[in-house]
Amino acid sequence: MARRQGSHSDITGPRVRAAALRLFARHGYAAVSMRQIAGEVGLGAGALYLYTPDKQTLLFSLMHDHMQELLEKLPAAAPDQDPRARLEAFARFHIRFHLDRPDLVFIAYMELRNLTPENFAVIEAMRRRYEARLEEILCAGELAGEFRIRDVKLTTMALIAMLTGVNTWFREGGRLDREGVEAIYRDLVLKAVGAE
Amino acid sequence: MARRQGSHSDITGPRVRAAALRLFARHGYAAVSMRQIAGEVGLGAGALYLYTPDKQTLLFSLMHDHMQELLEKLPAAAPDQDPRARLEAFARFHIRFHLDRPDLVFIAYMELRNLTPENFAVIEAMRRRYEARLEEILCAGELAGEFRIRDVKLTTMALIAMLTGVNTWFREGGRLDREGVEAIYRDLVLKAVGAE
DNA sequence: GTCTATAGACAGATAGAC
DNA sequence: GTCTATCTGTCTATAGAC
Repeated sequence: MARRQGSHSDITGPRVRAAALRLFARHGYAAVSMRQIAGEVGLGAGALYLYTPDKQTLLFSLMHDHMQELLEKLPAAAPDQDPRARLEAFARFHIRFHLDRPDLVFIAYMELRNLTPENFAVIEAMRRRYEARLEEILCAGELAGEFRIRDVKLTTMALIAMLTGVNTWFREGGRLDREGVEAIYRDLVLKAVGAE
Repeated sequence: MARRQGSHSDITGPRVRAAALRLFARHGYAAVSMRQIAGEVGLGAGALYLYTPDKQTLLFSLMHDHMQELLEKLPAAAPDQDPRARLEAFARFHIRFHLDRPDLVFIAYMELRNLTPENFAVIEAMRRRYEARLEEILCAGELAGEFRIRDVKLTTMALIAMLTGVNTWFREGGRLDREGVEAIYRDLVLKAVGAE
């Protein structure tokens, strides 16, 4: 497709989103102004509105696309597979996905309260679908006698909190590399469900 | 001490702090205006500055007092005691303390980035002192051969993330009461460190 | 101790030139 | 597609009356 020089909308759009993501993660949605975002991309403030109808939609769009990707890339449910293998795969996926997208993970959790009620309901429903997938794995393992779990719902929340916490302390180039982190978390998760 | 009628500074001060806490937790520091806080207490906006020099100090003061109380009430280190009992006590304390102060816990984590660098350093140091107490318990248990832990530092962070997560889902009057929650978390923690 | 008024900066969003 | 100018409203913090 020929495109005249100076038409950069298909590159500027992503740059606006990337700048918004970075700034929202760093300073928080409410503390970041449209002018700051525009400045980061090298635009005037008015030009931003070519790429988003308003600031709220910009935030929602980032969070929504993130949750959608999370649900799409999550290994498909395989009820016939070994629960222990499924749990290991879930933990490994969760860690990798989160370590690869620290800013998105951060705003998806921290900026929930800055969504309009309608937008919040959408994101919240997607988050519950994700949690349900882990809950189902724990249920299957419990039924198969492979796990010993006192409370499946609480354990689901506890494991997700534990795994997501990796983003609060992991720093690239630190004492542990990703494979090391994955292995230790896998170990913790398996022990917590009584699979070791 | 006699006090003339109409002088309410010693009751208004705490009410200002309570209102700020509630609003910061609900909407976020950056999204809450001094006018909102004043309105909640039934004051004009100007009167707030009798109780805090500025908005930032109000936030810092809430977080600082919270962290101080956390460190004060934490069961004293008892290196001669059984590591398993110490770990159980830590987990029970953490859960109770956090369930009793959901708003304070929430802002102490969510509003870190809205602190000035100097204030941030103070709070961060207090947080690390708290984490070090758990780390020391895990170390002692590992040395005594009571725990089997692959990485003490990572496990410290993982356990704290798991325990703190209770605030994201626990609701008074729900399916589980506090004692039930405490028991299940204790179980998860002990299994994760290989003490069961 | 609290109010009202206000200073001075900055917010989100829009209009129209180019 | 982007800029500049601007509308309209809000913000923190202060000053001075009572």
